[in-house]
Amino acid sequence: MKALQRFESSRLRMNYPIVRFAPSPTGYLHIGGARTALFNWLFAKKHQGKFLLRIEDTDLERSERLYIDQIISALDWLGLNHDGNYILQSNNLSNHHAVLNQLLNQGKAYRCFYTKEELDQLRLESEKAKKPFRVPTTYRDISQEEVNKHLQDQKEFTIRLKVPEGKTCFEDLVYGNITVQNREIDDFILARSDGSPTYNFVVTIDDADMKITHVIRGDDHLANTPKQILIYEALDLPIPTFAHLPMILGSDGKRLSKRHAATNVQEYKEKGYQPKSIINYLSLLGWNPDSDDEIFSINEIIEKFELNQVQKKPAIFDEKKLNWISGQHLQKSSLRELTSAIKDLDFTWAENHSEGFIKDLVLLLQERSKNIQDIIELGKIIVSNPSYSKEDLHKIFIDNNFEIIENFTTGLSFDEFTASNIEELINNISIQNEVSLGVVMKQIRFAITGITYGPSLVEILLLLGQDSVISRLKNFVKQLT
RNA sequence: GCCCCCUUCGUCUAAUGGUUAGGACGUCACCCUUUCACGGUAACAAUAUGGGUUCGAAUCCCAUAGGGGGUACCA
Repeated sequence: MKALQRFESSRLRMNYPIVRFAPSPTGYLHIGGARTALFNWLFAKKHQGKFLLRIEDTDLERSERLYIDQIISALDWLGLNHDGNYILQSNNLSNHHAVLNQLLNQGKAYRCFYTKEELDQLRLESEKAKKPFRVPTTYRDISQEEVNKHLQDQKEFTIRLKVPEGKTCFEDLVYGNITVQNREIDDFILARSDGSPTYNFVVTIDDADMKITHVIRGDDHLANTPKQILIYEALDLPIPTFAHLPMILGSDGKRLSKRHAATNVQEYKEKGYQPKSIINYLSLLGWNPDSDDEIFSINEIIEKFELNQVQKKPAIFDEKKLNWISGQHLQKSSLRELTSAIKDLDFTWAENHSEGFIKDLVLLLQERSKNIQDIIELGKIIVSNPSYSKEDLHKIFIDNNFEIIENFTTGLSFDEFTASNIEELINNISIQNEVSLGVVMKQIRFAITGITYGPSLVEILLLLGQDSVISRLKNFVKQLT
């Protein structure tokens, strides 16, 4: 009967899923958190549901306002907007206590008067005897008089759930059917001796409060789920559907942590990745789009997204593939997108140049860039006065002979500074000096920009314009002779 | 220790019991090219191990190994 009710209510709710992302503000938003948020968001979008944000700030020692702002701005940057205002877990504290009392009154939870020290001692003894340790249920069914007596003695107590006999099953959307025997679960603590509620309890109450229909979170919570289900059952609350996502690991196969290259979403913004690239890459970590294509717009991902195609095993974060995806998206980006992204990141270098010039420059650099920062770096080099590394200089001008550059400089003084004129000049110099076209171009490129790579030489020359090109060439020769 | 979960190229992943185990990133070679990148073509590369079941196993079952999580008055 209960199962049927659960089935009916979950069917009803399925029409309008409500999901949440529940970070604790003890640090910035990292890649793993972003992935969890993303999958929740995708699921909500896919089913026209709601995506809520709950800040789990009950650990007052470690929670900081700064991190709340950072997390929200990182989510915002990624485009993972939440519905409504975000919810502070700490605001729900009085409710937590009310529910605690309710459970106590209904006899579904009880006061346990063991101290931590006593339990530690018992645990130690079991370990020595090589017996599995279970918290003794000594106080589970004592009479009200005994309870009152302990209370009068001012004995400290925790509140524990009376875990019933039987087993707890649920169907995880990713992991499938999971069954745990209740005897494997201790009467776990709902409230500490200082009265503060524990994580498993608070999460459950808040999720129920927010009418969450689908709990989508990291698989580090998989083992907590049966406990939470027991709380739902004790309170006769509808049980949400669960979906646990495998972890994201660093390149060494270990859980992502601060030791790893870049774990902060903010860092990827600063490195010049576009949000759509991060989202595309993250969506592919642990999820199979059922397609040979891998480059998707956000809308395409929403359309294709299915939780049942999420992988069970953890995935390693691979920056190389991210770079490739980023490059693919960059090629598809419009000039307008690119310029606005550049302006967000770093535009100081471009401010003294005309809009048209910057447009042409960006267009020129787009093709060979993986992310926005690549454009900026190359742009800076082309825009600023070149500096020459000795090493490269000797490689390119083997015998310190600058004849080609001098010839080119004088040859450039024609009336029409066009591609065909420049090409003809380069050709002539190549023939006259009996040097290959490649060598001529390399020398000119280096003299003009100070680098040995980058866009087509003629394009750079045209972009910079006749005057600027000639003065750079003259400076080059002046500096070195 | 006990409980739950996981295991296909270096990495992300395909393969309703029958495929030369496929694709992508990366790597390498070649082509294109003034350079770098893009693009194109090929190559290298995987079913953790051992037993079953079956005509036939990456796929089902059982062990073993390895990894993750829980077993906390952490979250």
